[in-house]
Amino acid sequence: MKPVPYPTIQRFPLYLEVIKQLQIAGIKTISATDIAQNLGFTNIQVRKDIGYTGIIGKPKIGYNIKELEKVITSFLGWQNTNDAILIGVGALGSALLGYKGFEDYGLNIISGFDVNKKIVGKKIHGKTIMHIDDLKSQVKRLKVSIGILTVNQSSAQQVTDLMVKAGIRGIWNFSSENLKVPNDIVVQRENLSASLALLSVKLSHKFKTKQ
Amino acid sequence: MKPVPYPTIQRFPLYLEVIKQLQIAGIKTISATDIAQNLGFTNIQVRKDIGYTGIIGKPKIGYNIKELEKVITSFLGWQNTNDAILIGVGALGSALLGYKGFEDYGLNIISGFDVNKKIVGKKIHGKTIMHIDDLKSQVKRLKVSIGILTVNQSSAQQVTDLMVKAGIRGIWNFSSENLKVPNDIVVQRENLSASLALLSVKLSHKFKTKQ
DNA sequence: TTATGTGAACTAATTCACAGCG
DNA sequence: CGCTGTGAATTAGTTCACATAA
Repeated sequence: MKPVPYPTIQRFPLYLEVIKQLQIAGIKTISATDIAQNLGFTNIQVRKDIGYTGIIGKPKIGYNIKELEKVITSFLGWQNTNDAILIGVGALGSALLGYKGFEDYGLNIISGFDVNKKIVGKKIHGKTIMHIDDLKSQVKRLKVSIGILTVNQSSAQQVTDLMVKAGIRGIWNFSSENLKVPNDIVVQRENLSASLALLSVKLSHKFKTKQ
Repeated sequence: MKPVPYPTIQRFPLYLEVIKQLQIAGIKTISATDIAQNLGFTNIQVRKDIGYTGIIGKPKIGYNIKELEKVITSFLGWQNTNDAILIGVGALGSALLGYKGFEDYGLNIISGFDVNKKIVGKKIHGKTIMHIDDLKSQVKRLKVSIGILTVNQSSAQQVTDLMVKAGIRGIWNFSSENLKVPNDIVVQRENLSASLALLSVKLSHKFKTKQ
């Protein structure tokens, strides 16, 4: 099987959103053109992306929408809910704890961790906040493999080491620290400044439109 | 002048962060290798990226750190603070209002807008929340050109139309709606699900490491 | 005709290779 | 040497072109 390009993987969640919207509208089949128009992409790109999932569409008709949703969801590993914990319950962390959208991505944040005694033991957006000293025991107990890191840069590496020791295998890093982890741990950096940079540069007319 | 690749633009903020850290440590010159090691990139990539700014480095020594900061900052248009407003003061919107990191990106969120009467008139993280009916007059008065959109998908297009009418030129879109705007308006979509998708797929072993 | 599916052509981005300088 | 600067080679991703099917 050919390797799936990273940009394709990143577009899949957008396709899922369109699929969900159209499903709500009662639509049963969907073409690459439908998705493309909805998102402002070309139909060729969408078609090629969908091709990587191996789904077979019907010429003139398109894809069975239910089936397409299934193959993309399962490609992303979102068919079952993945439990996650979040470390660093500041402004951003609290927001993510309350963010409903993650359900669509198969992500379920079970609880938050922090060192701040004012919030430990409380609930934020319905999620219990525990002390970071309990991280290891809770990760073991809850069998969580994903950690969302929303501490500030200065404690990011230290907290990461704790997460790794606790058995976390994937880290979604919202801090700006370049985390050092063992080879078998996956880190995904979320870089808000990257898209702000694009917006700024586009606004300054240095570029044509697109992307 | 050659066009600067988008990925390069997206890496620039990361370089700036390393530069700032090393400046605090009192360092006066910095090489592409220094930055690369700090971020886990190759020195060739960093060197090529820096090359796009036109800065002249000294072989064996590297770049003057102050000067490098300046050329990257100015390339991104971050040398002066850009004022922005934020629309949709829910969980995510509130978090962004309180997010200190934006200062480094030359972004200053002046105020928030919402329709919720419970918060209109109040201050959140020191920023006044106004009613969306006042959007147009405030945008004119404050001469803001950037709008941060953190409403939910169902109202995203409607609010966008209001922003465009009010004179906003660049929209940072945190909703999952594909916004329709006139040609001269720049929209940058922030897609959290994209990096979660990468994390998920990497975790499911479908891929080797990297990126 | 309208859609899929796919090899081929093209474009973008990364990485290599090496000249030149302190 | 260690580092910059840059054209060339390579790899990755997108877009084209067209065969095929309902």
